[in-house]
Amino acid sequence: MRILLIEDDIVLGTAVRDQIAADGHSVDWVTRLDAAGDAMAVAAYDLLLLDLMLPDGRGIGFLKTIRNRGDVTPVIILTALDQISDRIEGLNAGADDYLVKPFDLSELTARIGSVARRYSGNPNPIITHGALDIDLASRSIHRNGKPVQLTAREWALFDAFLARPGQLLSKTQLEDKLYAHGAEIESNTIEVHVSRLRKKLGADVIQTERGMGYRLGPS
Amino acid sequence: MRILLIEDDIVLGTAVRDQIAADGHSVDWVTRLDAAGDAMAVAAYDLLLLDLMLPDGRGIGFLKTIRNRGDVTPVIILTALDQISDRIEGLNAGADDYLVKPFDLSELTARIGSVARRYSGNPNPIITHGALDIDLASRSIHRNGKPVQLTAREWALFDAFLARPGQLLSKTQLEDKLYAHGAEIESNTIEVHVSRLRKKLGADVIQTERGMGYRLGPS
DNA sequence: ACCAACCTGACAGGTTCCTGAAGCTCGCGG
DNA sequence: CCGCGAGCTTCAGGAACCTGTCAGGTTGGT
Repeated sequence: MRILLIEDDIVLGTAVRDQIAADGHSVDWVTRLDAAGDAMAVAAYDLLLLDLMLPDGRGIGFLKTIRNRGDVTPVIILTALDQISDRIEGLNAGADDYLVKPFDLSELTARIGSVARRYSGNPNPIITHGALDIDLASRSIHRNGKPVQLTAREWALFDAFLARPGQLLSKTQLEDKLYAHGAEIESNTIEVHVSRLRKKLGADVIQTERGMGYRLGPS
Repeated sequence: MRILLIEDDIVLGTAVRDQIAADGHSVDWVTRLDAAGDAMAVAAYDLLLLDLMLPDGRGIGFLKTIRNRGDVTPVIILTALDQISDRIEGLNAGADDYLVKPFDLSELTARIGSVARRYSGNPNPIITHGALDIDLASRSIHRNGKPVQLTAREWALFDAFLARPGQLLSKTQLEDKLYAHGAEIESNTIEVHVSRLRKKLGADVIQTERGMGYRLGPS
């Protein structure tokens, strides 16, 4: 499951991110609302964990915005005890659940699991894309029935495409997704990884849009 | 046999867990229904022990839910004497047996054995995986016909793989499974145990996905 | 034809993993 | 009370593999 964590507290954020990862989900962590917007433009998430007190704006407004846009991604609000009114407002604004800080990490796991179950019909969905059978949960891919091994980076990249099938993704967007902000890249790394993906998955899996970026090819 | 215990009373839960473990089964113990759902999503169980009075909902509803889902895992209900009506409702909802609190632990052992026997066509189901014959009930493994001895940790680890064949499991996930939360590990213990498992069971039994984790290899 | 953008084989440095061996804990028997 | 052994964890050196970089070739647009 793909989860976007929006939380500016480094300590809490780290703990939450590690817990989610330990549960076997993939996490992107941002500390600002504008970064959250960017992330959501690049990848589709199955769940948002939204802190209501952030440096660059009120989380409630952000939530209302994405709901107005027609986005129905499940949202769990993280809120402090003295923000009960916010919490109610949050549920009204379209949140699915809330957690009061400080919360137990197992509590978090439980809520995530519950939301996940509510929104995913079958437990192990297999995506078929052309000659590829992709099982996101177990992280395995078969090409014409034969298993294909992807490395961690290759998965991260392919995952970005799968999250937005058919959508054009610029190299900058992909870099942001692969390299947790700060570690800057100064070469054609994305091109190289795309090349490696094509070699493993087939040349037509990822299409080049000259000067603009890449997109997942049609199945 | 893998058993999931759903019980919020710490004293009773501890006693039951220890008894089951003493009987040679592996137990996971949760105190809430949503945690139970999560556990069942992560691992397959051979038996559920379900307390009907839990903090986050009625056990009956939970039971009905998993039955509606088509799950036929045997369920034994744990109920207090003054909840006879619940008990009847429970059997109607798809429970296989019940125990009235307070119950004798030997009684528990007997019921577990009975349910287990009733539901496993053959008394000792043997899983065949490549050159391995695995008898979960008696915790014995034969490799090419020759018996192989596993230590406690090795069993726990191998069990984690057997519960989710083919699924990628991160080292963190495996640590969480082997070391009841809290006892943190700070070294390459998992790697070492994987190494020992491979030596005993064959090099191809567990596959490494560099940077991501391990998975049970194909048979 | 020219130029920019892109592709891809090769390679080196770094990370991750493997594994033998040493240290540790705990229970048991003497 | 001490020694012993089995199993578990830690450590360390080396092997295996990943991945960012580069360079030379290819493609596509104008």
